[in-house]
Amino acid sequence: METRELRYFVAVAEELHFGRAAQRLGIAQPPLSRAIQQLERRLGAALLDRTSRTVTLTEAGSVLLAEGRAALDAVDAADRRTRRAALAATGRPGLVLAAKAGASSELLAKLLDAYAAEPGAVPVDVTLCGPAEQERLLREGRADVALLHRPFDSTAGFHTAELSTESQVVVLPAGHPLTVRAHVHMADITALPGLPLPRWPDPDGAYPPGPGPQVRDHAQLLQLIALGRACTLSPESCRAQLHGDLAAVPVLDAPTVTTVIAWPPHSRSRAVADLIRTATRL
Amino acid sequence: METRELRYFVAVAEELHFGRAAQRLGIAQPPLSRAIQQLERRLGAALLDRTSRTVTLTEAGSVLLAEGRAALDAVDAADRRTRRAALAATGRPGLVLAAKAGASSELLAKLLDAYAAEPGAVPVDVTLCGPAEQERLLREGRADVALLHRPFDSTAGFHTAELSTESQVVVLPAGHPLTVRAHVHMADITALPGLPLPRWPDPDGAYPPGPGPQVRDHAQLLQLIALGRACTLSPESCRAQLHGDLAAVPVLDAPTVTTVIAWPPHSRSRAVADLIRTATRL
DNA sequence: ACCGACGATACCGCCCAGGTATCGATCCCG
DNA sequence: CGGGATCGATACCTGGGCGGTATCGTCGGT
Repeated sequence: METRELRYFVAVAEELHFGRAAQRLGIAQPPLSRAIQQLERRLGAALLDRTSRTVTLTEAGSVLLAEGRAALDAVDAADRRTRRAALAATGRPGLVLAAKAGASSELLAKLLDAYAAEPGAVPVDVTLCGPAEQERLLREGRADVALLHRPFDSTAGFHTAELSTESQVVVLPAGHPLTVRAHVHMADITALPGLPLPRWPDPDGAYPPGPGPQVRDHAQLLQLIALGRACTLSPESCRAQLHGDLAAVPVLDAPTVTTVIAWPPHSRSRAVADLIRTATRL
Repeated sequence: METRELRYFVAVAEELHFGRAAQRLGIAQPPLSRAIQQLERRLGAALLDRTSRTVTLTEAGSVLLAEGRAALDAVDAADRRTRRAALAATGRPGLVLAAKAGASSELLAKLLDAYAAEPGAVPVDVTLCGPAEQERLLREGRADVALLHRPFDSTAGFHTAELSTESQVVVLPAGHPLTVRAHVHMADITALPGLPLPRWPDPDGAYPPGPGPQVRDHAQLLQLIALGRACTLSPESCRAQLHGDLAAVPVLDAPTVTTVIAWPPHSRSRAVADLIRTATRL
């Protein structure tokens, strides 16, 4: 199976429309039809049910869509990492580390300092990104290593090492009645009148339905909380970043958050190994 | 990057010889040389250092070898799983479960029974395989789900759920002096005179150097132990399979073994989900 | 019943993968 | 030190397959 065929199939499976898929791929529709037919013949499996009006995925088609996306990701990652390795041999760019913006910043700072002090350390580019985006960056080969937060981020497909665990606090507007409490429980905050939990975008950029304001980043969320329009659960360490009009109260029965450092399996690179060793020794 | 190019590069990188690689690929040498050159040009990176006598990998080349193998595995897995999904839609074969031969057999039996009793259960093919082989089967798409044993098997790249943990025992010939002890420590068995720990083959089939007999499967190992030529650490549950001329003694400070059920991420299949749910409820 | 939308088919041209022949460089051996 | 052997690169040719245009067959909608 060639990656070209896979890309073609994924495009059609996503669009469920040969014409649009062909347009997206920058080719004409007939070659696309033929390529899919050939792929089906070679696999000995019908991937799409097509009438002259609609295209739908068969069971085998959905399997190939999921598996094919993963395979294409792996191929693209191989491409990018190879290019980066070639650059690293000649020029500047060292490691790329992906971290969620506004999370674990002290840990991140300590890690970068400690690694920079190592003999043979290479420059580290830090890519701050939105929630759950690190996973994609790592999978696609745009980053060499990432800081993830269990149980929020999925660590499937990566090697990981635990760095720290912390409990969670609820972040509230300063002066909110609950802020006088020494601690609260989940039940106290799930149904706070007028202070819903926010909605984060899906990996594909869409927002889940439900109440609560839509937010894209931490700064936006903190501002909403300060305005008294939301509250949120956050790892304890976020307290360092709260300013005057926000308050945090420990939530006793919230799940603890584990910060892990994750990297793709197959890392032959000494730099990645050094960084991870440094991280686990912190 | 096309899979054809990747396969070509991996062949050359493994053989470090264009002629042999071309032979292995079933093509002539000149097209292979050209394909590699074109790949290097497109990546903008030298992958191989070649004199007219020797071929060696560059830094970028080793990265592409590791990443490319993984990517090719992913593509092949997509191929196999799609074919299997197509068959499943029409004919017999249901799920394929990979398990280490001779390990966790009671747990496996319980799992299969419990799953078979579920509504909508499909037939399960059990593939018994050598140590550490389940990982490969799962990665290559030859199996849908596997039973792995931490910390021996790597679970990188898979989703996992813990099924059970057990402590380890040392398996000795019946009548060995140590068998009268209620328990032993690691120090007691690492240097047993005349009873070395066996050597298992690497994933590539080679044996690590060192003392100890080379073994390929459990039956062979148990026979060697009965003959007084080896001893081994094993999860407690192996006791059920020991016959008269073998004895087991708990090892207090051996690492505990966790049996986990593992499956590839992206499993859209209801059958896999059902099996896993059944397993975690055991 | 006609028109429009959409996927399939027919046919054509060109690019590129693969083959053969050969070259150039390097190592080995006498 | 020179000749042969080994091995990768180059030159040149051929054919298959990919992509393009034109068109058909089949549905739905009005």
